[in-house]
Amino acid sequence: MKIYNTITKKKEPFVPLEEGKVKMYVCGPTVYNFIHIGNARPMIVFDTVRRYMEHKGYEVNYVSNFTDVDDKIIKKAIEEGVSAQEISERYIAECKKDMEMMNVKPATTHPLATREIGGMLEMIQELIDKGYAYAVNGTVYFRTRKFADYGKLSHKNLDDLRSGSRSLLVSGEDEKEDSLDFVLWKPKKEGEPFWESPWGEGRPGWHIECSVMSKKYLGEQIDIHAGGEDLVFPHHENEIAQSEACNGKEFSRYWMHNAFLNIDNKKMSKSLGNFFTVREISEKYDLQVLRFFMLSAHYRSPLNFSAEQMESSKNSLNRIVTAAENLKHLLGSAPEGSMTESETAHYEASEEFVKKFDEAMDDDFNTADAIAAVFELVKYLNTHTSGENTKDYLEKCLDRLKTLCDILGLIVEKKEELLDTDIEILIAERQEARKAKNFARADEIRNLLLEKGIVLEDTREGVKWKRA
RNA sequence: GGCGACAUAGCCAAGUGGUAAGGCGUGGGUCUGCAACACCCUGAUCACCAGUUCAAAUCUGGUUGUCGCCUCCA
Repeated sequence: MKIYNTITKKKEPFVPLEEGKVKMYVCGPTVYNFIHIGNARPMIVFDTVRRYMEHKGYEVNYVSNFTDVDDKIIKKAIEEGVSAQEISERYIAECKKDMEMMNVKPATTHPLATREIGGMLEMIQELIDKGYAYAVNGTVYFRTRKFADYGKLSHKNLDDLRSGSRSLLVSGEDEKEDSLDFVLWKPKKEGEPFWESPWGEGRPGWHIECSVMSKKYLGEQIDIHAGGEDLVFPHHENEIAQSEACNGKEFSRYWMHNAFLNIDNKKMSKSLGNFFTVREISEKYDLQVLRFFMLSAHYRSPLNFSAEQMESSKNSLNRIVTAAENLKHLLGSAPEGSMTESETAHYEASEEFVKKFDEAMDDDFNTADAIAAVFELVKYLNTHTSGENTKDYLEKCLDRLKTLCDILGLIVEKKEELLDTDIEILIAERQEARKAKNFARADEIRNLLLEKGIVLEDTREGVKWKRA
Protein backbone atom coordinates (compact mmCIF):
# COMPACT_ATOMS: atom_id res chain seq x y z
CA MET A 1 0.00 0.00 0.00
CA LYS A 2 1.40 3.35 -0.99
CA ILE A 3 0.52 6.73 0.44
CA TYR A 4 1.46 10.13 -0.90
CA ASN A 5 3.24 11.92 1.91
CA THR A 6 3.05 15.72 1.81
CA ILE A 7 6.23 16.02 3.82
CA THR A 8 8.37 14.10 1.31
CA LYS A 9 6.21 14.91 -1.74
CA LYS A 10 6.38 11.25 -2.72
CA LYS A 11 4.31 8.14 -2.66
CA GLU A 12 5.80 5.92 0.01
CA PRO A 13 5.07 2.34 1.02
CA PHE A 14 2.94 2.33 4.13
CA VAL A 15 4.74 0.83 7.10
CA PRO A 16 2.90 1.21 10.41
CA LEU A 17 4.73 2.04 13.61
CA GLU A 18 3.23 -1.04 15.17
CA GLU A 19 2.46 -4.03 13.03
CA GLY A 20 -1.20 -4.48 12.26
CA LYS A 21 -2.20 -1.17 13.79
CA VAL A 22 -2.80 2.30 12.43
CA LYS A 23 -2.92 5.47 14.46
CA MET A 24 -4.64 8.16 12.49
CA TYR A 25 -5.66 11.72 13.31
CA VAL A 26 -7.92 13.79 11.08
CA CYS A 27 -8.52 17.47 11.79
CA GLY A 28 -12.22 17.98 12.25
CA PRO A 29 -14.48 20.98 11.71
CA THR A 30 -15.09 24.03 13.83
CA VAL A 31 -18.69 23.68 14.85
CA TYR A 32 -20.51 26.97 14.50
CA ASN A 33 -22.96 25.97 11.79
CA PHE A 34 -24.06 23.01 9.70
CA ILE A 35 -21.06 21.53 7.95
CA HIS A 36 -20.71 22.37 4.26
CA ILE A 37 -19.86 20.02 1.44
CA GLY A 38 -16.24 21.15 1.57
CA ASN A 39 -16.04 19.83 5.12
CA ALA A 40 -17.55 16.62 3.84
CA ARG A 41 -14.70 15.84 1.45
CA PRO A 42 -12.04 14.98 4.05
CA MET A 43 -14.65 13.18 6.12
CA ILE A 44 -15.60 10.94 3.22
CA VAL A 45 -12.10 10.55 1.83
CA PHE A 46 -10.40 9.64 5.08
CA ASP A 47 -13.29 7.47 6.18
CA THR A 48 -12.65 5.54 2.99
CA VAL A 49 -8.95 5.32 3.80
CA ARG A 50 -9.89 3.94 7.17
CA ARG A 51 -12.34 1.44 5.71
CA TYR A 52 -9.78 0.15 3.26
CA MET A 53 -7.18 -0.25 5.98
CA GLU A 54 -9.65 -2.09 8.15
CA HIS A 55 -10.51 -4.28 5.18
CA LYS A 56 -6.82 -5.06 4.89
CA GLY A 57 -6.85 -6.25 8.47
CA TYR A 58 -5.43 -3.23 10.27
CA GLU A 59 -6.82 -2.20 13.59
CA VAL A 60 -7.38 1.52 13.06
CA ASN A 61 -7.46 3.95 15.94
CA TYR A 62 -9.13 6.90 14.26
CA VAL A 63 -9.29 10.19 16.09
CA SER A 64 -11.05 13.26 14.77
CA ASN A 65 -11.66 16.34 16.85
CA PHE A 66 -14.35 18.97 17.01
CA THR A 67 -13.03 22.47 17.56
CA ASP A 68 -15.61 23.82 19.94
CA VAL A 69 -14.01 27.08 21.05
CA ASP A 70 -13.24 29.69 18.43
CA ASP A 71 -14.02 33.26 17.45
CA LYS A 72 -16.78 32.21 15.07
CA ILE A 73 -18.54 30.08 17.64
CA ILE A 74 -18.42 32.98 20.08
CA LYS A 75 -19.73 35.36 17.47
CA LYS A 76 -22.63 33.06 16.66
CA ALA A 77 -23.41 32.63 20.35
CA ILE A 78 -23.56 36.38 20.85
CA GLU A 79 -25.83 36.74 17.82
CA GLU A 80 -28.24 34.20 19.20
CA GLY A 81 -27.85 35.29 22.79
CA VAL A 82 -26.91 31.82 23.96
CA SER A 83 -23.74 30.26 25.33
CA ALA A 84 -20.90 29.17 23.10
CA GLN A 85 -21.30 25.70 24.48
CA GLU A 86 -24.90 25.57 23.36
CA ILE A 87 -23.85 26.48 19.83
CA SER A 88 -21.07 23.92 19.64
CA GLU A 89 -23.15 21.13 21.14
CA ARG A 90 -25.97 21.80 18.73
CA TYR A 91 -23.77 21.69 15.66
CA ILE A 92 -21.77 18.70 16.82
CA ALA A 93 -25.05 16.81 17.03
CA GLU A 94 -26.06 18.01 13.57
CA CYS A 95 -22.66 17.14 12.15
CA LYS A 96 -22.98 13.63 13.48
CA LYS A 97 -26.33 13.28 11.75
CA ASP A 98 -24.78 14.40 8.48
CA MET A 99 -21.93 11.96 8.92
CA GLU A 100 -24.33 9.12 9.46
CA MET A 101 -26.25 10.02 6.30
CA MET A 102 -22.97 10.06 4.38
CA ASN A 103 -22.17 6.68 5.92
CA VAL A 104 -19.06 8.09 7.57
CA LYS A 105 -18.18 5.89 10.52
CA PRO A 106 -17.89 7.58 13.89
CA ALA A 107 -14.27 8.00 14.92
CA THR A 108 -12.84 5.79 17.61
CA THR A 109 -12.69 9.02 19.61
CA HIS A 110 -14.14 12.46 18.83
CA PRO A 111 -12.37 14.69 21.37
CA LEU A 112 -13.55 18.22 22.11
CA ALA A 113 -11.05 21.01 22.54
CA THR A 114 -12.80 22.46 25.59
CA ARG A 115 -12.47 19.16 27.45
CA GLU A 116 -8.72 19.05 26.94
CA ILE A 117 -7.66 22.40 28.36
CA GLY A 118 -5.64 20.78 31.13
CA GLY A 119 -3.48 18.93 28.64
CA MET A 120 -2.98 22.11 26.66
CA LEU A 121 -1.79 24.02 29.72
CA GLU A 122 0.69 21.23 30.40
CA MET A 123 2.07 21.19 26.89
CA ILE A 124 2.36 24.96 26.75
CA GLN A 125 4.22 24.99 30.06
CA GLU A 126 6.55 22.28 28.83
CA LEU A 127 7.29 24.28 25.70
CA ILE A 128 8.06 27.33 27.82
CA ASP A 129 10.31 25.27 30.09
CA LYS A 130 12.21 23.95 27.09
CA GLY A 131 12.66 27.42 25.67
CA TYR A 132 10.27 26.89 22.73
CA ALA A 133 7.69 29.37 23.95
CA TYR A 134 7.44 32.67 25.75
CA ALA A 135 4.73 34.68 27.42
CA VAL A 136 4.10 38.38 26.80
CA ASN A 137 1.24 40.26 28.47
CA GLY A 138 -0.94 37.21 28.91
CA THR A 139 -0.26 35.79 25.47
CA VAL A 140 2.01 32.80 24.93
CA TYR A 141 3.81 32.48 21.62
CA PHE A 142 5.72 29.62 20.05
CA ARG A 143 9.32 30.55 19.27
CA THR A 144 9.61 29.38 15.67
CA ARG A 145 13.27 30.37 15.31
CA LYS A 146 14.17 27.86 17.97
CA PHE A 147 12.60 24.97 16.04
CA ALA A 148 15.09 24.20 13.28
CA ASP A 149 12.70 22.12 11.19
CA TYR A 150 10.07 24.81 10.97
CA GLY A 151 8.75 24.80 7.39
CA LYS A 152 9.56 21.18 6.60
CA LEU A 153 5.99 20.19 5.85
CA SER A 154 4.88 23.14 3.75
CA HIS A 155 8.32 23.56 2.15
CA LYS A 156 8.10 27.28 2.62
CA ASN A 157 10.95 29.68 2.34
CA LEU A 158 10.85 31.21 5.78
CA ASP A 159 12.63 34.41 4.83
CA ASP A 160 10.03 35.05 2.16
CA LEU A 161 7.31 34.43 4.68
CA ARG A 162 8.91 36.81 7.12
CA SER A 163 9.29 39.61 4.64
CA GLY A 164 5.78 38.95 3.36
CA SER A 165 4.24 39.15 6.77
CA ARG A 166 6.20 42.25 7.74
CA SER A 167 3.99 44.36 5.54
CA LEU A 168 0.90 42.72 7.00
CA LEU A 169 2.01 43.42 10.52
CA VAL A 170 -0.99 44.41 12.58
CA SER A 171 -0.85 46.54 15.65
CA GLY A 172 -0.13 44.50 18.75
CA GLU A 173 1.80 41.97 16.74
CA ASP A 174 5.08 43.72 17.44
CA GLU A 175 5.29 42.04 20.81
CA LYS A 176 6.29 38.86 18.99
CA GLU A 177 9.98 38.03 18.74
CA ASP A 178 9.52 36.91 15.17
CA SER A 179 6.72 37.48 12.71
CA LEU A 180 6.26 33.72 12.26
CA ASP A 181 5.71 33.05 15.94
CA PHE A 182 2.17 31.88 16.58
CA VAL A 183 -0.18 31.94 19.51
CA LEU A 184 -0.42 29.07 21.99
CA TRP A 185 -2.55 30.90 24.53
CA LYS A 186 -4.47 34.11 24.15
CA PRO A 187 -5.92 36.33 26.86
CA LYS A 188 -9.68 36.55 27.14
CA LYS A 189 -11.74 39.38 25.82
CA GLU A 190 -14.84 40.65 27.55
CA GLY A 191 -17.74 38.20 27.31
CA GLU A 192 -15.71 35.32 25.96
CA PRO A 193 -15.38 31.89 27.49
CA PHE A 194 -12.11 31.55 29.38
CA TRP A 195 -10.02 29.27 31.52
CA GLU A 196 -7.53 29.99 34.27
CA SER A 197 -3.88 29.64 33.36
CA PRO A 198 -0.46 30.61 34.75
CA TRP A 199 -0.42 33.38 32.15
CA GLY A 200 -3.83 34.78 33.01
CA GLU A 201 -7.41 34.02 32.07
CA GLY A 202 -7.79 33.13 28.43
CA ARG A 203 -8.19 30.36 25.90
CA PRO A 204 -5.93 28.16 23.81
CA GLY A 205 -4.75 28.93 20.30
CA TRP A 206 -6.12 26.70 17.58
CA HIS A 207 -2.97 24.75 16.75
CA ILE A 208 -2.21 23.49 20.23
CA GLU A 209 -5.54 21.64 20.40
CA CYS A 210 -4.65 19.05 17.84
CA SER A 211 -1.15 18.43 19.18
CA VAL A 212 -2.59 17.77 22.62
CA MET A 213 -5.54 15.62 21.54
CA SER A 214 -3.40 13.59 19.20
CA LYS A 215 -0.90 12.92 21.97
CA LYS A 216 -3.55 12.04 24.50
CA TYR A 217 -5.50 9.59 22.37
CA LEU A 218 -2.84 8.23 20.06
CA GLY A 219 0.50 8.83 21.76
CA GLU A 220 3.52 10.95 20.92
CA GLN A 221 4.00 9.36 17.53
CA ILE A 222 1.29 8.53 15.04
CA ASP A 223 1.11 6.92 11.61
CA ILE A 224 -1.10 9.30 9.68
CA HIS A 225 -2.17 12.87 10.18
CA ALA A 226 -4.71 14.13 7.68
CA GLY A 227 -6.85 17.09 6.72
CA GLY A 228 -7.64 19.57 3.99
CA GLU A 229 -4.75 20.98 1.98
CA ASP A 230 -5.32 24.44 3.38
CA LEU A 231 -4.25 23.13 6.76
CA VAL A 232 -0.71 22.40 5.59
CA PHE A 233 0.29 25.91 6.46
CA PRO A 234 0.15 27.10 9.09
CA HIS A 235 -1.92 24.61 11.07
CA HIS A 236 -0.06 21.38 10.46
CA GLU A 237 3.32 23.06 10.27
CA ASN A 238 2.62 24.49 13.71
CA GLU A 239 1.41 21.19 15.07
CA ILE A 240 4.68 19.61 14.02
CA ALA A 241 6.63 22.40 15.69
CA GLN A 242 4.69 22.07 18.95
CA SER A 243 4.63 18.29 19.13
CA GLU A 244 8.18 17.64 18.04
CA ALA A 245 9.62 20.41 20.19
CA CYS A 246 7.73 19.06 23.18
CA ASN A 247 8.09 15.31 22.64
CA GLY A 248 11.48 15.22 20.96
CA LYS A 249 10.43 12.75 18.30
CA GLU A 250 8.84 12.65 14.89
CA PHE A 251 5.17 13.53 15.25
CA SER A 252 3.54 11.77 12.30
CA ARG A 253 5.00 9.39 9.73
CA TYR A 254 2.61 10.30 6.92
CA TRP A 255 0.81 13.53 6.16
CA MET A 256 -2.21 13.27 3.90
CA HIS A 257 -4.06 16.25 2.44
CA ASN A 258 -7.15 16.33 0.32
CA ALA A 259 -7.59 18.96 -2.38
CA PHE A 260 -10.42 21.44 -2.27
CA LEU A 261 -13.92 21.14 -3.52
CA ASN A 262 -14.92 23.99 -5.81
CA ILE A 263 -18.38 25.12 -6.72
CA ASP A 264 -18.99 25.94 -10.36
CA ASN A 265 -15.23 26.30 -10.77
CA LYS A 266 -14.82 28.76 -7.97
CA LYS A 267 -13.35 28.25 -4.60
CA MET A 268 -15.98 27.65 -2.03
CA SER A 269 -15.64 29.44 1.24
CA LYS A 270 -17.74 30.61 4.06
CA SER A 271 -16.56 34.14 3.60
CA LEU A 272 -17.59 34.18 -0.07
CA GLY A 273 -20.93 32.68 0.84
CA ASN A 274 -21.01 30.38 -2.18
CA PHE A 275 -21.31 27.17 -0.24
CA PHE A 276 -23.87 24.45 0.25
CA THR A 277 -24.36 22.68 3.51
CA VAL A 278 -24.50 18.93 3.55
CA ARG A 279 -27.97 19.26 4.97
CA GLU A 280 -29.14 21.24 1.95
CA ILE A 281 -27.84 18.59 -0.38
CA SER A 282 -29.60 15.91 1.64
CA GLU A 283 -32.92 17.55 0.87
CA LYS A 284 -32.46 16.85 -2.81
CA TYR A 285 -30.26 13.77 -2.88
CA ASP A 286 -29.56 10.68 -0.90
CA LEU A 287 -26.16 11.52 0.58
CA GLN A 288 -24.84 8.30 -0.88
CA VAL A 289 -24.85 10.27 -4.13
CA LEU A 290 -22.65 12.93 -2.55
CA ARG A 291 -20.33 10.23 -1.28
CA PHE A 292 -20.11 8.65 -4.72
CA PHE A 293 -19.42 12.05 -6.24
CA MET A 294 -16.59 12.74 -3.77
CA LEU A 295 -14.95 9.41 -4.53
CA SER A 296 -15.25 9.77 -8.28
CA ALA A 297 -12.03 11.81 -8.39
CA HIS A 298 -8.70 11.25 -6.72
CA TYR A 299 -8.60 12.91 -3.31
CA ARG A 300 -5.56 15.01 -4.22
CA SER A 301 -7.24 16.51 -7.30
CA PRO A 302 -9.48 19.52 -7.09
CA LEU A 303 -13.09 18.51 -7.58
CA ASN A 304 -15.80 20.70 -8.99
CA PHE A 305 -19.27 20.48 -7.56
CA SER A 306 -22.22 21.21 -9.81
CA ALA A 307 -25.83 20.20 -10.24
CA GLU A 308 -24.90 18.42 -13.45
CA GLN A 309 -22.28 16.32 -11.70
CA MET A 310 -24.69 15.38 -8.97
CA GLU A 311 -27.21 14.17 -11.54
CA SER A 312 -24.51 12.19 -13.25
CA SER A 313 -23.38 10.70 -9.95
CA LYS A 314 -26.92 9.80 -9.07
CA ASN A 315 -27.35 7.86 -12.29
CA SER A 316 -23.97 6.20 -11.93
CA LEU A 317 -24.60 5.08 -8.39
CA ASN A 318 -27.97 3.84 -9.46
CA ARG A 319 -26.38 1.47 -11.91
CA ILE A 320 -24.48 -0.20 -9.06
CA VAL A 321 -27.47 -0.29 -6.75
CA THR A 322 -29.66 -1.74 -9.48
CA ALA A 323 -27.15 -4.50 -10.14
CA ALA A 324 -27.25 -5.47 -6.46
CA GLU A 325 -31.03 -5.34 -6.44
CA ASN A 326 -31.23 -7.51 -9.50
CA LEU A 327 -29.05 -10.11 -7.83
CA LYS A 328 -31.22 -10.08 -4.75
CA HIS A 329 -34.29 -10.42 -6.88
CA LEU A 330 -32.84 -13.43 -8.65
CA LEU A 331 -31.92 -14.94 -5.31
CA GLY A 332 -35.56 -14.96 -4.35
CA SER A 333 -36.36 -17.72 -6.80
CA ALA A 334 -32.96 -19.31 -7.31
CA PRO A 335 -32.61 -23.07 -7.06
CA GLU A 336 -30.62 -24.50 -4.15
CA GLY A 337 -27.43 -26.41 -4.73
CA SER A 338 -23.75 -25.71 -4.97
CA MET A 339 -22.12 -23.86 -7.83
CA THR A 340 -21.91 -25.58 -11.16
CA GLU A 341 -18.69 -25.86 -13.05
CA SER A 342 -19.39 -22.90 -15.27
CA GLU A 343 -20.56 -20.84 -12.34
CA THR A 344 -17.31 -21.55 -10.55
CA ALA A 345 -15.42 -20.46 -13.62
CA HIS A 346 -17.41 -17.23 -13.85
CA TYR A 347 -16.98 -16.51 -10.19
CA GLU A 348 -13.26 -16.99 -10.44
CA ALA A 349 -13.10 -14.78 -13.50
CA SER A 350 -14.79 -11.96 -11.60
CA GLU A 351 -11.90 -12.02 -9.15
CA GLU A 352 -9.98 -9.99 -11.70
CA PHE A 353 -12.06 -6.94 -10.85
CA VAL A 354 -11.41 -7.34 -7.15
CA LYS A 355 -7.75 -7.43 -7.93
CA LYS A 356 -8.01 -4.29 -10.01
CA PHE A 357 -9.92 -2.64 -7.19
CA ASP A 358 -7.23 -3.50 -4.66
CA GLU A 359 -4.45 -2.32 -6.90
CA ALA A 360 -6.18 1.02 -7.33
CA MET A 361 -6.70 1.44 -3.60
CA ASP A 362 -3.16 0.35 -2.84
CA ASP A 363 -1.94 3.15 -5.08
CA ASP A 364 -2.60 6.06 -2.74
CA PHE A 365 -6.32 5.34 -2.55
CA ASN A 366 -7.19 5.86 -6.17
CA THR A 367 -10.93 5.69 -5.65
CA ALA A 368 -11.71 6.82 -9.20
CA ASP A 369 -9.93 3.77 -10.55
CA ALA A 370 -11.45 1.58 -7.86
CA ILE A 371 -14.91 2.69 -8.90
CA ALA A 372 -14.09 1.80 -12.49
CA ALA A 373 -13.31 -1.72 -11.26
CA VAL A 374 -16.68 -1.84 -9.50
CA PHE A 375 -18.40 -0.92 -12.75
CA GLU A 376 -16.54 -3.60 -14.60
CA LEU A 377 -17.67 -6.08 -11.98
CA VAL A 378 -21.23 -4.78 -12.33
CA LYS A 379 -21.20 -5.33 -16.04
CA TYR A 380 -19.74 -8.78 -15.61
CA LEU A 381 -22.38 -9.76 -13.09
CA ASN A 382 -25.19 -8.28 -15.17
CA THR A 383 -24.04 -10.38 -18.09
CA HIS A 384 -23.29 -13.58 -16.23
CA THR A 385 -26.27 -14.02 -13.94
CA SER A 386 -29.83 -15.09 -14.66
CA GLY A 387 -32.80 -16.88 -13.14
CA GLU A 388 -31.11 -20.17 -13.88
CA ASN A 389 -28.17 -19.67 -11.55
CA THR A 390 -27.89 -21.41 -8.22
CA LYS A 391 -28.43 -19.64 -4.95
CA ASP A 392 -24.87 -20.37 -3.92
CA TYR A 393 -23.43 -18.64 -6.96
CA LEU A 394 -25.72 -15.63 -6.78
CA GLU A 395 -25.01 -15.16 -3.10
CA LYS A 396 -21.29 -15.19 -3.71
CA CYS A 397 -21.62 -12.71 -6.56
CA LEU A 398 -23.73 -10.35 -4.48
CA ASP A 399 -21.31 -10.69 -1.63
CA ARG A 400 -18.37 -9.80 -3.85
CA LEU A 401 -20.11 -6.66 -5.06
CA LYS A 402 -21.18 -5.66 -1.57
CA THR A 403 -17.67 -6.12 -0.19
CA LEU A 404 -16.19 -3.65 -2.66
CA CYS A 405 -18.97 -1.14 -2.18
CA ASP A 406 -18.64 -1.40 1.57
CA ILE A 407 -14.98 -0.42 1.40
CA LEU A 408 -16.04 2.71 -0.44
CA GLY A 409 -18.79 3.20 2.11
CA LEU A 410 -21.47 2.93 -0.55
CA ILE A 411 -24.64 1.26 0.62
CA VAL A 412 -26.07 -0.85 -2.16
CA GLU A 413 -28.53 -2.84 -0.17
CA LYS A 414 -31.54 -0.90 0.88
CA LYS A 415 -33.42 -2.01 3.92
CA GLU A 416 -36.41 -4.19 3.20
CA GLU A 417 -39.52 -2.16 3.54
CA LEU A 418 -42.93 -3.73 3.67
CA LEU A 419 -45.34 -2.57 1.09
CA ASP A 420 -48.43 -0.90 2.28
CA THR A 421 -51.39 -3.17 1.78
CA ASP A 422 -52.90 -0.66 -0.60
CA ILE A 423 -49.88 -0.78 -2.82
CA GLU A 424 -49.82 -4.55 -2.84
CA ILE A 425 -53.42 -4.57 -3.92
CA LEU A 426 -52.69 -2.11 -6.71
CA ILE A 427 -49.81 -4.21 -7.98
CA ALA A 428 -52.00 -7.30 -7.98
CA GLU A 429 -54.76 -5.43 -9.77
CA ARG A 430 -52.30 -4.25 -12.37
CA GLN A 431 -51.18 -7.81 -12.96
CA GLU A 432 -54.81 -8.82 -13.53
CA ALA A 433 -55.26 -5.96 -15.96
CA ARG A 434 -52.14 -6.97 -17.84
CA LYS A 435 -53.34 -10.54 -18.11
CA ALA A 436 -56.60 -9.26 -19.53
CA LYS A 437 -54.54 -7.06 -21.87
CA ASN A 438 -56.15 -4.01 -20.36
CA PHE A 439 -52.92 -2.03 -20.71
CA ALA A 440 -54.56 1.32 -20.22
CA ARG A 441 -55.56 0.33 -16.71
CA ALA A 442 -52.15 -1.25 -16.11
CA ASP A 443 -50.37 1.96 -17.06
CA GLU A 444 -52.77 3.99 -15.01
CA ILE A 445 -51.89 1.97 -11.92
CA ARG A 446 -48.20 2.15 -12.66
CA ASN A 447 -48.36 5.93 -12.94
CA LEU A 448 -50.35 6.13 -9.75
CA LEU A 449 -47.66 4.20 -7.92
CA LEU A 450 -44.96 6.29 -9.54
CA GLU A 451 -46.53 9.39 -8.05
CA LYS A 452 -46.19 7.74 -4.67
CA GLY A 453 -42.53 7.10 -5.36
CA ILE A 454 -42.90 3.43 -6.22
CA VAL A 455 -41.21 2.33 -9.42
CA LEU A 456 -42.26 -0.95 -10.99
CA GLU A 457 -40.25 -3.15 -13.26
CA ASP A 458 -41.67 -6.13 -15.10
CA THR A 459 -39.07 -8.84 -15.33
CA ARG A 460 -39.13 -12.44 -16.36
CA GLU A 461 -39.08 -13.41 -12.72
CA GLY A 462 -42.07 -11.23 -11.83
CA VAL A 463 -42.78 -7.67 -10.85
CA LYS A 464 -40.01 -5.81 -9.08
CA TRP A 465 -40.58 -2.57 -7.29
CA LYS A 466 -38.38 0.01 -5.67
CA ARG A 467 -38.64 3.41 -4.13
CA ALA A 468 -37.41 6.15 -6.42
C1' G B 1 5.56 39.40 -5.61
C1' G B 2 7.10 34.24 -3.45
C1' C B 3 5.87 28.94 -3.57
C1' G B 4 3.05 25.05 -5.77
C1' A B 5 -0.59 22.24 -8.68
C1' C B 6 -3.16 21.21 -12.97
C1' A B 7 -4.49 21.26 -18.58
C1' U B 8 -7.03 13.74 -21.51
C1' A B 9 -13.74 12.83 -25.73
C1' G B 10 -20.32 16.91 -24.91
C1' C B 11 -19.53 16.42 -19.20
C1' C B 12 -16.75 13.87 -15.18
C1' A B 13 -12.35 11.03 -14.76
C1' A B 14 -8.15 6.95 -14.65
C1' G B 15 -3.64 6.17 -17.11
C1' U B 16 3.11 9.04 -15.83
C1' G B 17 7.80 5.63 -21.75
C1' G B 18 5.30 1.00 -25.76
C1' U B 19 0.09 3.04 -30.18
C1' A B 20 -5.87 5.95 -24.73
C1' A B 21 -9.80 2.36 -18.18
C1' G B 22 -14.53 3.50 -16.30
C1' G B 23 -19.07 6.44 -15.60
C1' C B 24 -22.77 10.08 -17.21
C1' G B 25 -24.85 12.01 -21.59
C1' U B 26 -25.97 11.44 -27.09
C1' G B 27 -27.51 8.47 -31.31
C1' G B 28 -28.78 3.42 -33.23
C1' G B 29 -30.23 -1.64 -32.03
C1' U B 30 -31.90 -6.28 -29.02
C1' C B 31 -35.37 -7.59 -25.12
C1' U B 32 -40.57 -5.73 -23.47
C1' G B 33 -47.80 -4.90 -24.81
C1' C B 34 -45.36 -0.22 -23.59
C1' A B 35 -41.89 1.48 -20.08
C1' A B 36 -37.91 0.48 -16.81
C1' C B 37 -33.64 -2.63 -16.07
C1' A B 38 -29.98 -5.12 -18.82
C1' C B 39 -27.09 -6.16 -23.11
C1' C B 40 -24.73 -4.81 -28.07
C1' C B 41 -23.00 -0.84 -31.21
C1' U B 42 -21.65 4.62 -31.25
C1' G B 43 -16.88 8.87 -29.47
C1' A B 44 -10.70 11.62 -28.12
C1' U B 45 -4.10 10.91 -30.45
C1' C B 46 -4.20 13.39 -24.79
C1' A B 47 -3.74 22.76 -24.47
C1' C B 48 0.26 24.60 -27.98
C1' C B 49 5.57 24.65 -29.73
C1' A B 50 10.39 22.52 -29.70
C1' G B 51 13.54 18.58 -27.98
C1' U B 52 15.28 13.50 -25.84
C1' U B 53 14.09 8.29 -27.39
C1' C B 54 13.47 2.72 -31.69
C1' A B 55 9.00 4.41 -29.04
C1' A B 56 5.80 10.01 -25.19
C1' A B 57 -0.54 11.74 -23.14
C1' U B 58 3.47 9.90 -20.03
C1' C B 59 10.63 12.69 -19.80
C1' U B 60 13.12 17.93 -20.75
C1' G B 61 12.67 23.20 -22.10
C1' G B 62 9.41 27.02 -23.55
C1' U B 63 4.35 29.29 -24.57
C1' U B 64 -0.72 29.91 -23.24
C1' G B 65 -4.59 29.03 -19.81
C1' U B 66 -6.98 27.59 -15.07
C1' C B 67 -6.50 27.09 -9.93
C1' G B 68 -4.49 26.81 -4.90
C1' C B 69 -1.33 28.37 -0.66
C1' C B 70 1.33 32.60 1.45
C1' U B 71 -4.54 35.60 6.24
C1' C B 72 -9.68 32.44 9.71
C1' C B 73 -11.08 28.41 6.30
C1' A B 74 -11.72 21.05 4.99
